[in-house]
Amino acid sequence: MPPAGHVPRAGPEVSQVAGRVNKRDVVLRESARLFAERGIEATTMRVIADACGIQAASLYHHFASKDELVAAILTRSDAHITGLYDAILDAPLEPADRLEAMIRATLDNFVHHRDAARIYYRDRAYVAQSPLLTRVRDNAVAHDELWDRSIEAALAAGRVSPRFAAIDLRRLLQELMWSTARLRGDAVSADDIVHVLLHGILAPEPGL
Amino acid sequence: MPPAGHVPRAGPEVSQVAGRVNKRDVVLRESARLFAERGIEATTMRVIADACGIQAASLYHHFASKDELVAAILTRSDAHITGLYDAILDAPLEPADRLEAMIRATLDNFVHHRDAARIYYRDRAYVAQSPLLTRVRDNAVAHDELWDRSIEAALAAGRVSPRFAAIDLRRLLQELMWSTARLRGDAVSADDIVHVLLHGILAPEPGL
DNA sequence: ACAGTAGCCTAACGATTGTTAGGCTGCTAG
DNA sequence: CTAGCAGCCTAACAATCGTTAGGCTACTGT
Repeated sequence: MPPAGHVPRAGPEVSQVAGRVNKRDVVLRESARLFAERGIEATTMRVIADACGIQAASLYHHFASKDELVAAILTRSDAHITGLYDAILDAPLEPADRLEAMIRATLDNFVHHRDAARIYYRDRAYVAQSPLLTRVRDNAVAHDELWDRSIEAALAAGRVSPRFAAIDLRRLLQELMWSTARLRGDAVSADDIVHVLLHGILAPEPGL
Repeated sequence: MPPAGHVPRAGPEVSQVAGRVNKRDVVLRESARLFAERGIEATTMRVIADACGIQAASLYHHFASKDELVAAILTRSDAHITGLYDAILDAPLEPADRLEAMIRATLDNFVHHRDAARIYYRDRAYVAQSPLLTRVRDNAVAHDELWDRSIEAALAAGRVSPRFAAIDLRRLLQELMWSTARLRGDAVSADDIVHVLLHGILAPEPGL
């Protein structure tokens, strides 16, 4: 039996310099999927390594710790959604249109960073206490403030049902939106979700 | 220093036979809260024991294992929601009314078993594989079928927007409903949630 | 009065956790 | 050709996990 030591690569692809299959990206993708599905603490480094076809110790050549791996996943997603929100902040939009644009931005983030969104949504207690996620948390606070202002403006303009208090509606809307990150992307379209949030599931009254 | 051995009870309450403070119920409540907040696997038996003011080993006088503790929490909640669904199944309701009744039953379960609902919603992978939860899983399948039939009936009656496929709408509705179990109970009323799901957040058009 | 037991304790078990140490291989820059 | 390093390996570490063993205490029913 040969001393093994190094498993030969399966395909003819060269190292990641050629840009073919960057193992770091594989680790990011597989771990994000597992974290989202089973939870951060329930997903061990060895399970992640198995999914990537390497040994647990080898993960530490790409990320210094499990926390840093989680942070890398969430920071990516945070940068994306922050960019979208910044664009909305600068755009001259009417209250209800701004609200819809923010909903669509949130849902768009699910398309590009679905697993990250699910992790953020699911393991909130972890996110709240990780020292590597202060930036993400600070941005989240800013996002919440933008949501609050936008909802208050839409309420003041009479475009949103007056039965809601602004802050309660923000939390309700966020929970409702974030929960849709758990759906398979091809099942329900963003348009459908926006429609439900704005108009509900019922058909327009026929007899009116 | 006294040999300690047994910490004297704080209050004058007698054992649980008198029904004052049943420690088993305390364990159920505290563990449910912790499981819901941090996840099942992230919540250790020692943390649960701390929250109950006892030692980790003492938990095993009330529950044979961590799995059984989880099962006890979820089985309670399952019995409640199953009873509600059974009543709806027997009631002669029009499609849209039945759908609303099912939404309200689900939300009512959140009031009585909020943490259990959050655990079921959050740790789906765990629920799917626990050998002690076959009964709960079987009931969930039956509930899904009731949902599917009710949605199909409401669709056929033209009471639900035809843009949705029945099964996709069921999954969407479930995610939306379940996500509201994460909200503090006093923030948004069940009526508000029902209103959003049925009619959305927008105010009725003023100029029509 | 006394046996039985519910309910808690301390101490420890083996398994698994995240992580580190140290070495081998094969690519790449000079 | 060769030095260096990226990338992976095996082996092992201390800490923590769920769980068990065994004993003490205080209440119960007879």
